[in-house]
Amino acid sequence: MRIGISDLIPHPPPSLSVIHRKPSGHADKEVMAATVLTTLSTSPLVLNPSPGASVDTECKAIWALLAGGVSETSCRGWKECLSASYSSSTSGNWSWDASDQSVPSTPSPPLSTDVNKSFLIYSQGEDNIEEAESTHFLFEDPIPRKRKNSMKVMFKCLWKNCEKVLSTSSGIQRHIRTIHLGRNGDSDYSDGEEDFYYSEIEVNMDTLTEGLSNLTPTSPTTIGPPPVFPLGSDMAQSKSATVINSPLSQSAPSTLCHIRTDHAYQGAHVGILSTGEKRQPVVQTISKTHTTTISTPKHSTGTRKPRGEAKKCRKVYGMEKKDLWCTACRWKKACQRFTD
DNA sequence: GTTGCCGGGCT
DNA sequence: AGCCCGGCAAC
Repeated sequence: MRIGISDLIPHPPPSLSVIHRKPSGHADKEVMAATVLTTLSTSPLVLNPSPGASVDTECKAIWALLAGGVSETSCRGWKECLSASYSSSTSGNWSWDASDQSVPSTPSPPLSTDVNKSFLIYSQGEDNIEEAESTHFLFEDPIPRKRKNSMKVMFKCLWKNCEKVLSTSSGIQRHIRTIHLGRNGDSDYSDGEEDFYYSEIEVNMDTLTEGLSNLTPTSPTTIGPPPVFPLGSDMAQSKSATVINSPLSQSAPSTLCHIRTDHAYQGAHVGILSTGEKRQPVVQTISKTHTTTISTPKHSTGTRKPRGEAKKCRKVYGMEKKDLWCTACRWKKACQRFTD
């Protein structure tokens, strides 16, 4: 059962270039806004991962600072400033899928305080931009605010066809636990199995945005049909009711595509067939490894004994004198006469 | 292509 | 168990 993207998005969203267009007369205010945001991004308020430093709170603070003088469009402009280098792709199909289903769809209260997710999470926002930006992109979407000019340790999901990169181990563990291992999304309990499915990587935050376009040669049109994935919806429903339930948060199509692919590959849910393979023409070293381990060759060459040095009945007597062969040779078994 | 023989089917 | 053969790997 496929659901086309058009089913979810009756009206095509405006292109990014359109969004980026700013009303005249707001330029100076936007500069001020950018300055404020820059200040915020390095301020202790933001760095402090306290629950109060939630995205919404900070967004409100920004709005307050702007004294209502900057329009929503301007805020969009600011967001694009942070992501300008990868805004060329409206679909946001990057091979190292940084989408974090848990965050935009269900910004669970405790984990959403991890402001370090900002950058990658925002790429998720871009991922869903088609359906998100037109109406409710601004107010309820987690917004990146910080960008550190340093190497940052990220956590990359190693699951096949899932190249999700999160900034926290807990996040990636939760991702693996809920998405790939099919465990309860509400529970933070971990038996450690997730550790096998992610690895730490260092990411240069300065060049990350540039690398995004290079890392993923995927077509912008390859956003798979928005899948209806029970796990994802369950997760969304199971989250805290205090979280603003934005329309954006209810959908994470690209991520779900990955999920389907993953499960199909893993064979854990064979019935769920993938629809998102075309998302990844990219390297799949991990998947190859997995496939190799799964396949069981008919003949294990390791057990087959090497051919003996001695000539056998067939070679000695030839096909003409087959009656002189030992029975084993006649039966195409291991020669009993000229053993090694 | 040839040779050795494993795996498996048939009786 | 005896017989036979497909098919694979080494040569």
